[in-house]
Amino acid sequence: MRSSWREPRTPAYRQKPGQDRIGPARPVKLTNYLSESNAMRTSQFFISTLKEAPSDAEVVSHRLMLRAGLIRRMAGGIYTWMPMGLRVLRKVEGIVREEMNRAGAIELSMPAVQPAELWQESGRWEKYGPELLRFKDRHQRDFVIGPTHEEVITDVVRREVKSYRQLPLHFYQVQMKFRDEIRPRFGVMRGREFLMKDGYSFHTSFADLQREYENMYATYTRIFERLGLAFRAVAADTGSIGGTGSHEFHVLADSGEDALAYCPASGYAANVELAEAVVPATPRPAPVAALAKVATPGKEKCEDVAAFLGLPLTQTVKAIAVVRAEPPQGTPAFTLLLLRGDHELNEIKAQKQIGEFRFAREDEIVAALGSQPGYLGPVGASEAVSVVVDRAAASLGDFVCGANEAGYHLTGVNWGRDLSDPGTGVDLRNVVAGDLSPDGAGPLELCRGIEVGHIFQLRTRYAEALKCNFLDENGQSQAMEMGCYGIGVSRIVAAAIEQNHDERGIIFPSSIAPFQVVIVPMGFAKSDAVREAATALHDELAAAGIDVLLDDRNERPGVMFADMELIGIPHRVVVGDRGLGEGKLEYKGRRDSDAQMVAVSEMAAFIKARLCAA
RNA sequence: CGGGGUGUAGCGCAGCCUGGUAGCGCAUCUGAUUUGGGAUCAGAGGGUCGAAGGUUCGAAUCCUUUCACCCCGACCA
Repeated sequence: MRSSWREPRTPAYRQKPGQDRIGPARPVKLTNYLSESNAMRTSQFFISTLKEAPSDAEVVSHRLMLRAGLIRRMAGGIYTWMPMGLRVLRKVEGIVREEMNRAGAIELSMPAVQPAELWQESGRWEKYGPELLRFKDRHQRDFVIGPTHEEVITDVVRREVKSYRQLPLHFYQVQMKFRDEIRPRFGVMRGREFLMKDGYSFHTSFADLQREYENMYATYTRIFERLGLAFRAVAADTGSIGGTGSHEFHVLADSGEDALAYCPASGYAANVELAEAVVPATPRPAPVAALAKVATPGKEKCEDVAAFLGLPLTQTVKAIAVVRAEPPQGTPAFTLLLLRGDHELNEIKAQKQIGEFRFAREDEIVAALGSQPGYLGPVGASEAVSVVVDRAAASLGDFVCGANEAGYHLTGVNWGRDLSDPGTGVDLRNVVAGDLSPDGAGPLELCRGIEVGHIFQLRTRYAEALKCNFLDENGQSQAMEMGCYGIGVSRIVAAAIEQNHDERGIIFPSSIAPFQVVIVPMGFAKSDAVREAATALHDELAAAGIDVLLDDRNERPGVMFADMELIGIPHRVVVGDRGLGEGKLEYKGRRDSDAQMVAVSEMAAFIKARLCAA
């Protein structure tokens, strides 16, 4: 396959490298991606609501999505998007697409099925675990179903782009991805098949990559604002994808799987996985108490020991026994990680300090320390044990730790006197609320979030592995600088519901609601006046480009109200003979406690004003 | 992967311990009455009890295997 039979074309509107593409770079046609008619009658649509959710649905968004008939499960982590749900998904997708286009990115569509050779070339065939779904075709050739597209896009660009004159470029697609998650759960929130917007940018310099990274940070901010969601951007770990700078965008929700730390004073924000726990401001106190061994029968947890001795939990030190995969030359693999009793180990930070490790088995602990778990400590540990100390633990004086003897702890332990001085220690723990922000501006607070966007500066990692080079002004070959930018489109739908619901059902933000307005007629079949008024309003709103649903099922009122509230349509108009007698219709916003009467002739304008205000 | 749990009608569940050929609510279908917050009455249809094997005169029920789904998994401090 050679595509070099023709010169790669450089569109006239492409800008020179380094030029700022933020803002209205070029005219973009903002297509309505909900190309079906924006207006609909329930009799011509498909509504399938449930009174009771399947018992295996745990989280609110999953239950509501099933009950409202937005999705139906096919297999673990694999769902059908029903017509109502698909409208929501398409709206999210449409906003993402519009903003990506506006930001200067160019849409394409890459294959979901990718040849193994590309993954072998980048080295991820081996590195990516069982999450990567692999299979053979009829010729016994290896393929994968793409969980992401760094390899493919890099392959495309290396074939098409040869000169600095063609850069920068930013390609994106919106596509179903597949990741064989260990434990799919929460419906489409952590599904195996999911819709993702993934974009990849290519640059002649790191500076230009940083410029585009800022552009995407601003674009993502705009996207989540338009989606109408409360969100926060945080500094993030780059994880397996590699690279340097990285930010995650989280929709804030108590049910979120990620813990976030932020400083209200400075705006610092980071995933707890990454947030640095700084060296305590107060220096380590001088030893006062003498080292003593005390009996603590049956007290195996720090909480129990502290309560038993009448000391604060913060005066205790816990020892976590691990075994390193690759200890440095001359260092024992068996390692004690020391943390203050009230702190939690952060495994990612620990891995950065000591490399790959696993938790020690009980027999290994007994062999190394001669003690049962529950009474482990660093004092008097043999030569066969390494000790790594967290900063907070390293700043303690007169602390309590296990005595390496079942039923005993040591009190009045002091660094330097009773065991070797660890200095300031290293960062091993999760930050907690009240910790000093790493920028020193004030105390940190914690919240939970659902990761819906992630931007990375990949640098040249993939370009080098796949030889994606360009010729610079001097005719020199260089690897391209790359950025990568993802948005979990299907997950956003679940996250939006997680953040916006009540006991009656979903409350969709207007921007992504399947329909913005629903007209509920009372006695559609019986009353000519109702039918005519409802139809007229429907037609008027439809002509104005508003997504309007007319519920002409002639169900009982309670059924229609309940269905539309469950589905989460943000604006409702009730048309009934009762109101029509006074020349009025009834309006109620999904979050309103009471309805209000509006003159028939003013209702369309009233709705338009509401939609503009939202 | 380890631990725990659940598979009975479209959905929610009972029956299983103590074997005797399957039941309830919702939903569905028919008819009537109803119609401003998930109607009422009368009737009807629908399940090889996740699958395979075994024990037994007889298995949803007891045994074995298997599959699917759900929950939890540093807490050795």
